[in-house]
This record gives sequence, C-alpha cells and structure tokens, in this order.
Amino acid sequence: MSHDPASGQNHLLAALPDPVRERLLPHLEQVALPLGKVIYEPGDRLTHVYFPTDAIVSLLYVMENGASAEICVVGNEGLVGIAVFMGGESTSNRAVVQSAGLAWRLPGQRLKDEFDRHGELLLLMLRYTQSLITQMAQTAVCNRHHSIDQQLCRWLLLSLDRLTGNELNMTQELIANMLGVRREGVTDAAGKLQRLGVIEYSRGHIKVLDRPQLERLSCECYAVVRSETQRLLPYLPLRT
Amino acid sequence: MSHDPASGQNHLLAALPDPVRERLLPHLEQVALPLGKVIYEPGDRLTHVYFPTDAIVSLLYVMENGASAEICVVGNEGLVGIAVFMGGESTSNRAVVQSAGLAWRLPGQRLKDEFDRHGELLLLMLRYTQSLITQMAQTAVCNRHHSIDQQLCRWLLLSLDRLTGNELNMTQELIANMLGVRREGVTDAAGKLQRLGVIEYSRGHIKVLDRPQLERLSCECYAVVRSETQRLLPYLPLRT
DNA sequence: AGGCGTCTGTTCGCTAGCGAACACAGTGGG
DNA sequence: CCCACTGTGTTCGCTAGCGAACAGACGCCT
Repeated sequence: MSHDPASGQNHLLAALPDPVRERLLPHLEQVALPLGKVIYEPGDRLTHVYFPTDAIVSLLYVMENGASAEICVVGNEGLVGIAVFMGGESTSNRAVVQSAGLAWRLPGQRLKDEFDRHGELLLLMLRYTQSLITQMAQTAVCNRHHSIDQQLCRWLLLSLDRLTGNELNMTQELIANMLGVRREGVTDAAGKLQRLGVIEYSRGHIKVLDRPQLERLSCECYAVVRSETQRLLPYLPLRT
Repeated sequence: MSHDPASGQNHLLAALPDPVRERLLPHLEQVALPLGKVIYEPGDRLTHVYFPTDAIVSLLYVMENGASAEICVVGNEGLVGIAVFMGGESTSNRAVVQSAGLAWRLPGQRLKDEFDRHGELLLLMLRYTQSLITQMAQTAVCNRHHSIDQQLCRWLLLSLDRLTGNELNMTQELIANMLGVRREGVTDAAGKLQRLGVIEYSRGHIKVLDRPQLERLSCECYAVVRSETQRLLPYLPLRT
C-alpha cells in the first residue's frame, strides 16, 4: 500500500490484496477528469468504473425542472459506478466531476469477472457501498433539518477530506448546485465563514484556514459519515 | 412462487429459486411486529434479518436533538437488515415498525452462509440493495425541493404499495415524525387532500379514495423510485 | 353516563430560504 | 489596455414551514 502521490493513489484499490490488484492492473487506465465532465447520465448503461485519485466526483439527481441536489461524493476513498456490480447496470443519478483530476478507469466487465471470484474484492466493494449508503442517508437528513450554513461546512469538510492541501477550487454557484440551494444562500454562508476567519474566498478559490472551527460549525452529519466510514473502511487514511 | 396470501408472502423470498428458498425455510420463523417496535438501534449488531409480509418498517435517522427523518421504507418487497450481508453488521439508522404485521425472521448467519454460496441470493440481495439506494437518494432530493403536500402524497403512495387494501392506520403525528416535519404541517396537507376528496381521514385511520389523483399530486420522486424498483426487481407485483 | 386521553384543527408571530434584479470587481482575451 | 465575462455581494418582497399554545372532538374505559 504505497503512498506515493505521483503514482496516483486510490485507497480502495490500495486496500486490495496484492494478487487481486495485480489481476486488475493490466486493465486499469489512467484518465483525466476535467471539471464538469459528466461521467454518466441517468439510465446510461455503465461500461466502466472509475477510481478517482485526485479528482472528486459528485453523484447528483437532476429534477424535471432542472434543479439538482447532490446525493453523495466520491473521491480517492471510493469508486464511481457501483451499479456495475450491484446488478442494475445504471442508476437514476448523474455523475459529475466536481473537482478536476485523475482517475483509474476499469472496464466494468473486468470488475465483474473479479467480483465473480467472490474474494476480497466483493467484500470490500460491499463495505464501500454501505459507507456510501450512510452518506446518502445522512444527506437526506441534512437536507431536511440543517441550515445552509451548517450544510456548507459539512460540504467543505467532505471535499477537503478528498483533496490534498487545504484549498479547493469551486465557485459559489457550483456549490449551490450541489447543495440544491440558491447561489445567494451560499454567498451568505460563505461570507459568514470568511468574517469568522474560517475560510478565505476569492473567485472560485477557497482556502480553509481553521478546520477545527469548521467542524464545530458543521452539523453532526459530517461526523456521523466520517466515523461510520472509518468503521467500515478502517484502511482509509484519516485527515484532521 | 406461490401467491397464497394466508401463507404470508414476501416477494424477495418468493423470487428465490426453489432450492435456495428450501435451504432457508427451516430457519425462517414467523414473528409479529407490533406498531412502534424498534427492530434495531444505530450501532446494534444485527443478529437477524426480517422479511416483512404485511408489516411495514421504516429506517429512520434520529438526530442528537431527537428530531427524526425517514430514510427509506421496507415492506413485503424487501428485507430489513442489509448491513448483515453488506459487511458492516450495523448501521447508523434505527428500524421502526410503521405498520403492524408479520414478518419472517432469519438468523443473520444463515443468510451469510447462503450468501457465501454466491448464487442467486447474492445477486438478488444486491439488486434489492440498489433499489433501496434509489429510494434513499430520492428521499434526499425530496427533502430538499418538495413541499410537505407533495411529500405526503409520495409517502402515502409508498405505504399503500406495501399494504393490501386502500386503508392505512397512521396518525398525523407519526407521519410527521417520518417526514421529519411538524404535525401541524401534516394536518394542513392532509386537510387539503381530504377537501379534494382524495383521502378520508379520521383519528389515525386513512382511506385512500382516489389513487390516480394522489399520484398526480405527488412529486416526481414516487414515480422515479417506483420505475427504478420495477426495473431492478421485475418480479415484484405492481399495484395501481 | 361520565371522564380522560388521544387525535385533529386552528391560531399567532417568526425566520430561513426563495426568486428576481442589479451593482461591482477581478481577470483573461483580443 | 480595454472590454466582456464571470464570480461575488446586496437588496426587496414573498412564502413555506417552524415553535408554541390552545380548543374541540372522538372513542375507549370504567
């Protein structure tokens, strides 16, 4: 389990026993995921799964009227395309690149082949899926009960956990789409955080200055997802 | 795949190939699930899974301050306790009986044993899990964007699909807990539906008079979940 | 029959978030 | 170097939903 950043690390891949990973390796192809790229649309038959290394992908649902809401986030701790092995082949969500970067791409069939060997890969994928489920459930709760202020904190922390460094490139407009709220609401919330000295904001560039404070201002949802993910996937490095 | 109602039908069990079901049968025990019974609490190590026949179980998250929100619903189309085979053994949700009835109970270990044979059961469970995921994702969206009126319609339809007949026993207080809103909000919404002649309400007893109208008044979320479930689990009978 | 507890309906003021509109400031391309 | 565009800040009125408090109504139990 090397932590060489240059090699592009995905922790799910890294957690596989060597023989399994070596079987997959020849079929892994590194691809660039530019900001805004749609990896799949609702109903698309998935041909590949993606293991992000330094990219972040959001799964979001787009309503008939065009409004959207993020369901969950995937970074180097996971993979995009669980429908491939869950059996549905497609989902009702859209997967969009939220932060540009690289990912390992694997043909769905290769994953299924390995899946059918019923080894460590299956167990790992299922556990990962359960952690995704936790994230979705918590998103539902958060959408119901928490203020935009709190949700912004949660969202920043989720993103931060999937990046190196303490900066993220993300306009308020984009964040608003993810959270499913108005851009003005995000401007408000971000303004408050900036005045508190928790973040520094400037034209699509956010620097987090005080992570502990951010965690305090966030709703409980972040901590729930984090600790549950940690429980399910203990091999994941934990940022603080 | 008998449809004898007296025998207590769970469609997930019914969809299993005969040999698989016959292996499970000796370990299935019919249990009564009274209204309000808590099947498991967050963090509980699950010992059994439950296949409801005429009971309905809600998975809901209870926040630190006691407020709650429903994550998804399970009736005779599914099972309670996916964490058993997903590998986490527990979840961060609570499972509560929303409508009293019977269920088949199976020791978790028996399910895992069968799971490890990597046959039809595994595939079916994964597909069912994906349909649950769809429901959760849609709940998140719905919580963000739709009015209590619309959500009540969605919720009534989800419950109706899991019951026989067109009546449900459910106080407004209870519904409010599920939706994560105030009881007064539900009173309002239910009052409107009653004035429209869509439902008849009286002290915890609801009769649905005009299902098509209910579907029209509901947000798109119900239809999305329904059609996706149908796609993933085509053996399920479809109510109209 | 009486009484009590549960369920439903209604009120009031309040706030968060919405929709629309507009002003201003960086920034990058011609 | 200037212009156009993109990103951010701010305003106004409006509505949905909240919190609290209370009134009636039904039904069960004694």
